[in-house]
Formats: sequence, C-alpha cells, structure tokens
Amino acid sequence: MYTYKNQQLKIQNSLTGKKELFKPITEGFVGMYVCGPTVYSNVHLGNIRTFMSFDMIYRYLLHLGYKVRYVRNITDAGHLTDDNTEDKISTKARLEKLEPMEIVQKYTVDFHEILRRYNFLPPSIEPTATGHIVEQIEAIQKILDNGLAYVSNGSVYFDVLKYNETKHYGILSKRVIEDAIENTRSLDGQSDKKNPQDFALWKRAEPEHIQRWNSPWSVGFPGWHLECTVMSTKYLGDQFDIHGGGMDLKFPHHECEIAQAEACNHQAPVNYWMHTNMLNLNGKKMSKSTGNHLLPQEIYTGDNTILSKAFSPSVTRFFNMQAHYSSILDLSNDALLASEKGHNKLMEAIDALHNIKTSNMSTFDVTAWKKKCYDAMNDDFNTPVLIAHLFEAVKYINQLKDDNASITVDDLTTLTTTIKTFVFDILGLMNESDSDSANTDKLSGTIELLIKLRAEAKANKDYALSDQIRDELLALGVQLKDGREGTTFSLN
RNA sequence: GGUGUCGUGGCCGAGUGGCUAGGCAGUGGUCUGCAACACCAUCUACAGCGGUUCGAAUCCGCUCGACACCUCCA
Repeated sequence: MYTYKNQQLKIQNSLTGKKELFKPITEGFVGMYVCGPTVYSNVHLGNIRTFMSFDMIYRYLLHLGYKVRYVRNITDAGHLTDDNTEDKISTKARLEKLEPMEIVQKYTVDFHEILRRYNFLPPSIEPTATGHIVEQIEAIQKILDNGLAYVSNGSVYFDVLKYNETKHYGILSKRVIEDAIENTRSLDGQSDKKNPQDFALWKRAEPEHIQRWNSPWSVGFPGWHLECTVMSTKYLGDQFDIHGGGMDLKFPHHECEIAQAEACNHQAPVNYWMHTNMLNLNGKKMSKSTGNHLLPQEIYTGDNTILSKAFSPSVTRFFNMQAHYSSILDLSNDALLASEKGHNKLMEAIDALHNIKTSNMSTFDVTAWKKKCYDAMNDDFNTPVLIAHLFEAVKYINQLKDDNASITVDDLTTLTTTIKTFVFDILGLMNESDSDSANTDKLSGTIELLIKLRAEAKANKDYALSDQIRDELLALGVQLKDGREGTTFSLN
C-alpha cells in the first residue's frame, strides 16, 4: 500500500524558495486553500489551468489517504477595476443591465459547468465574499485595534509602513518595501491613503456603487485581499497547511493576505505556499484585451479561429499535465494535436489491458515501475515525469498485445490497477470511448453492419465498394481500423 | 528603470555535476488488395563566450534573447 504514512511527499514552497518535505500540522489531515475566480465574466483557459493543477494535487493527497479540507472561494464583491474606482462586478452589472448578484450567479453557473466538463472534483467548501461580510468587518476592527490600519474618509487602509516596522512586508514575493516605494508609479484616486503601498480593507461606496453594506466606518464594501484571509482562517484555522494560487497573485494579493493574517492573529497563516505558472497562447500571455485568449468551452466546441479542430476536455487535461505546474506552458494548435495523439495512445493501451493473456513470468518489473510512478508524484507532483513512466507501461502493454512480452496474473492486476489509478483518479483523465448511451449503441450497431458489408465486399474483391464504405465513413468522422482480428472503428 | 524566472533537438516538454525522460513530427520496417490506423526500430539537443572540475545541459561570471511581476489578473 502506498499511503502518506510510507511516502515522502515533497513540495516546492514559494515562501522559502525550497523543496520541502510535506508535514501537515495535524497528522493525516490537510487544510488547503486556493484563490478562486472573480465571477464577473467567463473563466478563461488560464484560470482553468491553475484550478486543474490544484485539482490534481487534491486528488493525489486524497489518494495518499489524507483527509483533506479543500477550500476554494468565489470572489463576488470587492475586486476593483484597473482604475481603482469601481468594483468589477458592479461595472459588469451596469454593462449587462443586470443586478450584481445576477452577474455573480450567471458566471458562477458558467464556472461550475466548465469544471464539470473538465472532470474536477468539487472542493469541500466554496465560500463567497458576500457571505462573509460580517467576518470581514470583524477582522478589520481587529487590525484597527492592533494599530495596523487607519480610517480615512470612511475607508479603512492597511498601514504597510507601520506593519513593516516589526514584520517583513514582501516576505513572500521577496520584495523590499523601500525599493517598492521608490518605484511606485503615481496613480490617481489614492488621496485617501497615507502611502501608495497601503491597501484597502474597506472602501466607502460612491453613490452609484450598488453592492454596499453597513459598517462602523461607512456604507461600503470590503477590499479584495481581505476575503481570502477571512475565509481561509475561518474554515482552516489561524494556521493551515497549503495555500495555492496563480503566480500572478503572489504580489500583491498573497503578500497582503500574510500581512492581514499576521495583523489579526499574530502568526503566519500558511506553512506551504504553492504557485502555479501561467498558460500562454501561441507564445504570448492570454489577454482578453488583445484577443489572444481562449475560453474552455471554445476548445471542446472548436468554435474559435485559433485551433484547427475541437479537442476534448480529457485531451486538454492531458496537455496540461504534460507540463509541470510551476512551468510556463505554451498552448498552440500543434501542441494540442501532439497531446491528442499521445492521449489516445495511452487510452488505447488501457483498453487493451482487458485482453492480455497471462503467463508464469513477467518480462517487465511492474513493482519497480509502480514505485517510480509514486516517486515522480512525490517529487512536487511531477506529472510530466509520471506520464513518461506511464508511456513505458504503454510500450510494455503493446508488446504484450503482440505476444512479444509476458506477464503474470499478479503483475497484470498491479499494472492495471496502478495505471488506471494514475490516469483516471489522479490525473483526472477520462476515457471518452467508455460512454455507452443508448444512442452510442445504435451508432455502433450501424457501423458494425457497414463493417460487415465491407468485409463481404472485400471477400468478393469488390474493392470499389469496400473503399467507398471506408472513405465515406471517414468523411463523416468514422475511422475504420483494420487489424489482425477484424476491423474496429473510432470516432474522430 | 527595478525585481524575478527562464533560454534543451523540427514542435511540445522533463532533467541540477558522470548512467544523456516522454509525447508529436521525420526516416526505415511489420501489417494491408492498396491505404489509413496500429506496432517495432531509429536520427537530429542542451542560446553564446569564458571559468571551476578528472568530468557540466546541470555550478560560477559575462553577453545576447524571451517572459513575468512592479497597477487588476489564475
């Protein structure tokens, strides 16, 4: 058995910059918080990459036998627009002529639908910022009481310089605040702050701002950074194991979270900070403003100008898992085409496991191979190396299929269980050929009939007819595959 | 301008001092009525220059280049 009790899981910790042995605060239990989306528009593929990486991490921790409480929030208030004047949700509400909470609902539903299609496990708790206004107000009061924030014109700001006198603001992003002060660009609309580095805990609402709550300081709304501090510590404790998010959130968002939590509770909130890297598209950052972006649904519908065809959610997942979560990954049509072939090869090998004949010896060390798979995952969730090992097994399975290798009953069981565990349970891939609805059965029956007719035509050397069946089916997206033991098909 | 990450073969992408992942594409073969699919085999690397070392893609320095963050962002 492979469990956390006999495995040495190592995690790259952004806080220390080192790869560290993972030791949860309470043995057997893991508290993990991941910054979720701001639901003011459709999530794009880059967002999904981050959540997919943490989905894999969550799955592996569960597989090792940890009891994991996984909290991933929904930001539905407080996230300001670029010019720092308005809330993103409110802006969108005005544009779409909807209530802010209609916007929130619409894009939350969209987010969940995407996650379902991409085979995500749901988190244990999915809290919202608007559901925790009371807790946020309490946290602000605590920070004020501790002398690390100040009220200005109805808004409350975190006093970064004061905090930095005893703590290090910049501990995570490796910044020195004095440098930051020198290099800060001058922005308008910050006249309420003592310092440009100070960030809002509470913002007084302008008359046109729709989302607003009562507070001791003004009718207003909470600052964006605060919700994550409040919700993570509420559900996971003042100190918890893992906090994750995209690399771009490291500064200022996560830095602010550390400062807020320290200011509230006088201790560092997180033991292991994990940051996933960005997904580029054709070598450049995804950005809505430049048009260089893709929505998750545009990949599986093929409804976009960037890709030559549609790619299934499982192929997209496989593509993501072929790179390490901490590397920049560049998505392109060619890269997806390559992944699709590899993905299908892997799935076909798994299908072939059902028809393997066993013998009294194995020509491949299955036990050693299994250990290598775990070693890869224990090394900071190294999925690309894991996949390389999986392809070793694929090669072996193909040799078995062609009678160029042999395997014992026990090894076949181990091989089958292990490869399925990693592919389906941990990487979260899906075998699309498994879907057997009534319609699929009817289609299969129809194609089997055509295969039979073609076989008869071939037997009669009527190649014109047999080629016609083959070519016209191909044009319809049905590929016939002639093998040693008859013809099979696949849907493209 | 500041800070940081990185530059691996046609493409994607692992690898942190010696045993030189993996996928895709290419090439050769097997299979086929011809193909496609599949399978087997196989070629092309470590940005450049210098240094440390018995030995460097891996460590150090410089140069060039890319990207990210510094302002909202997964």
